[in-house]
Amino acid sequence: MADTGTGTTPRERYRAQVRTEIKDHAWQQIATAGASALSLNAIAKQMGLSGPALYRYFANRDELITALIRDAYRSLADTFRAAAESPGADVTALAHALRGWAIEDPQRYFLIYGTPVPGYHAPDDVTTIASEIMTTLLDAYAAELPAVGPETPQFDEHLADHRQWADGHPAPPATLHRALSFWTRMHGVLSLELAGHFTGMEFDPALLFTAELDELT
Amino acid sequence: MADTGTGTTPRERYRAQVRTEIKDHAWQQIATAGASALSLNAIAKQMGLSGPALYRYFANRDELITALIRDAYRSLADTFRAAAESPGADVTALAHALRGWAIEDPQRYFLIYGTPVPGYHAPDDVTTIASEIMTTLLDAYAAELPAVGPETPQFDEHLADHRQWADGHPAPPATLHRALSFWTRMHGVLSLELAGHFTGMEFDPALLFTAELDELT
DNA sequence: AGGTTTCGTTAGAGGCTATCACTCAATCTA
DNA sequence: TAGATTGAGTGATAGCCTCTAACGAAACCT
Repeated sequence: MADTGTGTTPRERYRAQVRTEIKDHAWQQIATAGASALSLNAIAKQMGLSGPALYRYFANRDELITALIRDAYRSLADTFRAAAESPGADVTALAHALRGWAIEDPQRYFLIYGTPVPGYHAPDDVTTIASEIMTTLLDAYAAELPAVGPETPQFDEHLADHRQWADGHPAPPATLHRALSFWTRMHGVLSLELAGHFTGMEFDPALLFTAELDELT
Repeated sequence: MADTGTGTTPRERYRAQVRTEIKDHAWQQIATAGASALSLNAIAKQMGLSGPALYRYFANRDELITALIRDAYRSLADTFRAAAESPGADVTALAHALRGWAIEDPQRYFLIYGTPVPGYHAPDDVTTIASEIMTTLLDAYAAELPAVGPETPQFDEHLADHRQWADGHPAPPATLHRALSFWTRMHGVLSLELAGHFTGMEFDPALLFTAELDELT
C-alpha cells in the first residue's frame, strides 16, 4: 500500500516494509476502535514483537498517527484525482468518489476531518496534499459550464480580495465560492452520516447527499 | 451550571454539587486538551482528592463523558430554543445562535458532532434532546413563508415516505428537506472552521457561513 | 446515642507510553 | 574474508492512566 520498494539497500527495504506493516495493523485498530484507542503496545504484540521495538520505526505515537494522516490525505488526493481524470468526469463524479472513499473507511475520513486535537499542527507536506485536493476540485469546476448558480455578491467580493489560498488558480471568485460550498456541503452530509447522526431517522443518506449535490449544480 | 439545588437531603445536595464541580474541571480539561486527554486522576488532583474518590460520583470515565455529552446537548437545545422564542426570530437567528454556541467552546461542539467512538451508543435521553433540537428547527421553518426553495422532487418524495423521525410534525416534505439541509450545511461550514481547515486560507469563515445561510433562504 | 449509610483513603492489579542499557545479527569496509 | 560498525530487538524500569477492593472515619437518620 506504500512505497515499500523505494529503498536501495536491503536494510532500507526491510525498514520500509516493517513500517507499512505497522501502519496496516494501526489502520485495522483504528477502523474497529477509533484512533484514540490506537496502542503501539497492542500492535507490537500482534506482530510478535516487544513493545519498545516499534520505537525504532516511529519516534512516538504521535508520529505514527501523523504518518497515518499523511497516508489518508494521499489516498484521498489520489482517488480524487483519479476520479477527475477519468473520461467524462464532472463535479458530481468527484462527489461520488469522495463519498465512496469516505464510506470505505469512516475512521480514515475522521482522521482528516474529525475532531481536532487542540495542540496538534499538521506538518507542511500534509497541507500541501490538502491544497492539491482543492486544486483538483477547482480544475473540475473551471472545466464546467460557466457558473449559473445563485448570486452571492457579498462573499464573492470578499473572495476576490482573499484568494491567496487558491494558489494562483485563474478561476473567478464565483468558482472559488462554488468549490468551497462543494467542500462544506459534502462534508456536512458525509460527516453527520458517518458519525451516525442519521441512524434513528429512516431516510436514505445517499439521497440526501445527491439532493445536496444537485442543488450545487 | 446544573441542577445543584434539586436534591432534598443535604447529602444529595452535596453529591450534586461535587458532581458539577467534577464536570466543570472536566470541561476545562476538554477545552484545552480535547476529550481524549480527559483524565479522572488529574481532575481528582485538581480538586485535592485522591484518584479513586471520583468513582463515588461517576462509575467510570465513559459515564462522565456521557454526562458531559448530555449537558452539551441540553445546552445546545436551550440556546436553540431561546433563540427561536426571542421576538422576531427567524431561521437565520437560529443559525447565528448555533454558530455562537459552537464558537464559544469548539470542543463542546465536537463532543456532539465530532469523531464518533465506534463502540459508543448514546443513551435514550440524549437522543430525545437531539430530536427536541430538530423539532425547534422544524417549527421555525414551518413558521416561515411557504418554502420557495429549489425543487428537489426526488428526495422530497422519499421523505414523504420516511418522515418517522419528524415525530408527527405536520410540516410538508419540502420543509423537512430544508431543515435537513440547514443542519448539514451549517454543520459543514462550522465543523471545518472549528477544526481549523480554513486557517491557512485567508477568507473570513463567518462570511462563508452567512453566504451558505443566504442560499438556504 | 447507636446503627447505618456514604465518603474518602491507601494499596494494588493491569494497561499504556516512552527511555535505557544491553545482546546479537546484519551490513559495510579494508 | 576478518574485523569494525551499524542497527534491530530485548528486558527492566519509570511514570502515567483506569478501575477494584478493603478499610477508617465522618455524616446522617431514628
